[in-house]
Amino acid sequence: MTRARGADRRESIVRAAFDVIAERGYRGTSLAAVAERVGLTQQGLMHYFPTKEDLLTAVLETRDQWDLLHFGHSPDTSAMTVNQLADLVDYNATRPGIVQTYTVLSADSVTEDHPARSYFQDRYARVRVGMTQMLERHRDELPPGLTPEQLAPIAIAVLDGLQLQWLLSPDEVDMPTGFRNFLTLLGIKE
Amino acid sequence: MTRARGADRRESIVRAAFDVIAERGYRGTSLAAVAERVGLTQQGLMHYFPTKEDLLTAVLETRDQWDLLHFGHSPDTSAMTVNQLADLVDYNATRPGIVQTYTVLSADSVTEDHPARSYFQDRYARVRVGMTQMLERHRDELPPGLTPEQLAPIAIAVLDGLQLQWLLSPDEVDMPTGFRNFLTLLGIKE
DNA sequence: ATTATCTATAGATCTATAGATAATGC
DNA sequence: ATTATCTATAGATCTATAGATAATGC
Repeated sequence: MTRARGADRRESIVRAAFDVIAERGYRGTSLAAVAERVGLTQQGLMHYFPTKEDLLTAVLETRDQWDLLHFGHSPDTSAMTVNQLADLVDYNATRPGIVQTYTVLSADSVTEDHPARSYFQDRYARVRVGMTQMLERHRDELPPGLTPEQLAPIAIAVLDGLQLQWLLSPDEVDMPTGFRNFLTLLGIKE
Repeated sequence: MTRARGADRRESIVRAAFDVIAERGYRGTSLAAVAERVGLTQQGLMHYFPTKEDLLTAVLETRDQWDLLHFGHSPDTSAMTVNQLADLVDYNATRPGIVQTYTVLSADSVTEDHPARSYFQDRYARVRVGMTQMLERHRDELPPGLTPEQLAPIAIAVLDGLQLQWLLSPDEVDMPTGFRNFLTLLGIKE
C-alpha cells in the first residue's frame, strides 16, 4: 500500500519474465520479449533490472515467496503433512505455467556457468531436509528397512519426474494421481 | 567399413553437438561452437547438417542407438530385468555428460515449439509401456494395491528426478543407491 | 562429377551503455 | 531531485545462403 510506485511495475515485469522463461527457457528468453509483454521497450525494462541475470534472480526470489511448499525456512514447514503436499500437487496441476518455469529452469541450471545453479543446489538441499522431516512424522507408517532420509530424495524425484511427464503429455499422465499412488506405495494413508 | 568417408565426420560432429548441448542446452548451442570442436568452420559443418534442427535430430537418433535401455522397440526389451536397469543406472553414474544432455534436452523440449517435443512425447509413451512390461515380470513381488501400469510412470519419474538431483550435487545424492532404495520400496530384491 | 571446406556476407537478434525528455514527489 | 521511459547505437552473436576452391572417386 505504502509501497513505491515502481514496485507494481517490477512485479509485472517479473511475472512476464516468468511466463517467457516457461515458454522459451532462460537462454531463449530475450529482454525485449519480456519488455513487450508489459508494454515497455527493452531499455525501459533495464531501468528496473540492469542485467538479464538480475531479472532471473528476481524471478527466483518471487518464486520462493509464492512457493507454498517452502520447506526448510518457513515457520509452518514443520506443520505440513504429506497429504497437504498431495493437495499442493493438485493445485500445481491447475497451473502448468508455474510448473513449466520450474522444470525448465531447474534443468537449465545444470548447464555450465548457469546463474541459477547454486540457487537450485541450495534449494534441493533444503527441500531434502524438509522432506525428511515431513516423512519422519509418518515414521510409523513407512515400510520397514527404509529411513525418511533415504526416502526423501526419492519422493522429491517422483514430484519432479511426474511434472516432466505431465508437462509433455497431460492427457496421458495424471500427475496428482501418480503422486497419491506413490504415497500409497509408502504406506501412507489419507 | 564400406561406409562413405563423410560418415566419420558426421559422427564426430554429432558427438561434439552432444557435448555442447550438455553444457549449454539446445537454445544455447551455436553451430560455430560445435564446429570449432571438430576443427571446422560453422559453414563447413552445415555441409553435413543443413540446419541446426537437422543436427539436433541426428543427436536424438544417435542417442537412441546408444541407448542401452531402448524399451519398447528392441528385441531384448522383454528380457531386461529391473536389476539390469539398476546396473544401467550404475553405468549412467559414470557418464554425467550423457545424463546431462538427456536431462537438459528433455526439459528443454516442453518449451514452446521445441523441435524435440514430439520426440520426447513419443519416447516417454514408449518407455512407460516398456516399464510396465518390466514390472509385470515382477508382479508377485510388488506391493498389493498398485498395478505395474500405475507404478511405471512413478519408476520413470524416480529415474529422471534422481538424475537432476545428482547432476546438481553429485556428492550429496547417490543416484544408483537411490534407485536401488526405490526397488526395495517396491519390494523387489536382487 | 561429387564431396568437403572455405571466405564473404546478409539479415536478424541480443545485451548493454549513453544520454535526452518527461513526469512525479518533495 | 528522482524516477520512468524513450531513441540511438555499439559491439557481439547467430543462422543461413552464395559461390569459390581444392580434393576424391569413377
